Amino acid sequence: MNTRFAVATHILAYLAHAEGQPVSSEVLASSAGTHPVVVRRLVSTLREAGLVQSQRGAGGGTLLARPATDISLLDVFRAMQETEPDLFQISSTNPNSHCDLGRVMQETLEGMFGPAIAAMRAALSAVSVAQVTQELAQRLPKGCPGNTG
Amino acid sequence: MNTRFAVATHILAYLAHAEGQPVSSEVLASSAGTHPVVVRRLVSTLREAGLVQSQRGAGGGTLLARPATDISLLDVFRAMQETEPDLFQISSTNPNSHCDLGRVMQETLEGMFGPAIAAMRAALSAVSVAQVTQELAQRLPKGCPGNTG
DNA sequence: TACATTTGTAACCAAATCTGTTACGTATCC
DNA sequence: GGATACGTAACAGATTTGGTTACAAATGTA
Repeated sequence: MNTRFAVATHILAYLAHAEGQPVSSEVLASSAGTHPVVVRRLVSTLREAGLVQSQRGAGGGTLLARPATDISLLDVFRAMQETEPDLFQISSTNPNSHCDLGRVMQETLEGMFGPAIAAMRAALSAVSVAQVTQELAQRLPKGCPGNTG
Repeated sequence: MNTRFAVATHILAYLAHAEGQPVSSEVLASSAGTHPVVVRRLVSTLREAGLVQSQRGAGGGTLLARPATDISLLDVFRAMQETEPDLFQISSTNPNSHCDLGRVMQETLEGMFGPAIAAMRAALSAVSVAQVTQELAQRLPKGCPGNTG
């Protein structure tokens, strides 16, 4: 039950839409359907990755650290993965070390799963947060708060 | 902490190597470094997916239900995913339903993540269990139990 | 038939993880 | 100085995960 990638993308899409205006963790939490502290934790991770920056104090909040067109979903995925185990958890298994079978099996599996992960990353790198925001705007009914088009 | 995909692939690679001889859950567990019941649970899932079949009783065990060349890593991945949440857990989030933003956001994220998942699946479908076994055999030092090459 | 072997599955446990929540120090704006 | 808002630690409840025990059912063999 790990929703961090989805929520982080949600947050970034929201920030992209806000266009330079700092957004408070409370507003972001309300939009993402979670708790402000959860947002601040995620934002903290995104900040370490250099994707956002925050301003403390009254009128403060979080904003994108660079143009939304320069932030790919792969950037978000990488940032989230910093605090998470590998996708397929090969290294967490404990195969029998008989005749080095264990190490060999792990290496082999990594070699076999590697291209799949690489393919996924390539696809993620092809999508920017700006595209997410754009797609979102197109799907939103006119008259909704924040819909410019 | 989900090692099922890796362990399941390990099991199938082992079965492919056994070539029609039933392998007991105890042997499989020993090789994969886990408990026989854990293996039986995984095998149960693989059996429902039609990838393996089992024989009860003395001399029994598990064997592949079809040639290893006809079992792709995508088949394994799919079988495991049956009992697991989606990779990116979009549907587990609870975005604010203001102006249908919640639903729209979920749809948008699914649309954005979809190609990445599809790319990963495509890469997984290109690898068969037979290839894993072959790669394994090549990496194993000669003289190891079960190494034919 | 009796027995050993092996699967299938339920039940339970400890550890880890995840999300939410409270609390509080710190920074910033007015 | 006060209100606002972040940063982070700490904790709790729910869920997941993997391991383990237990036992019924099936199957091969003496």
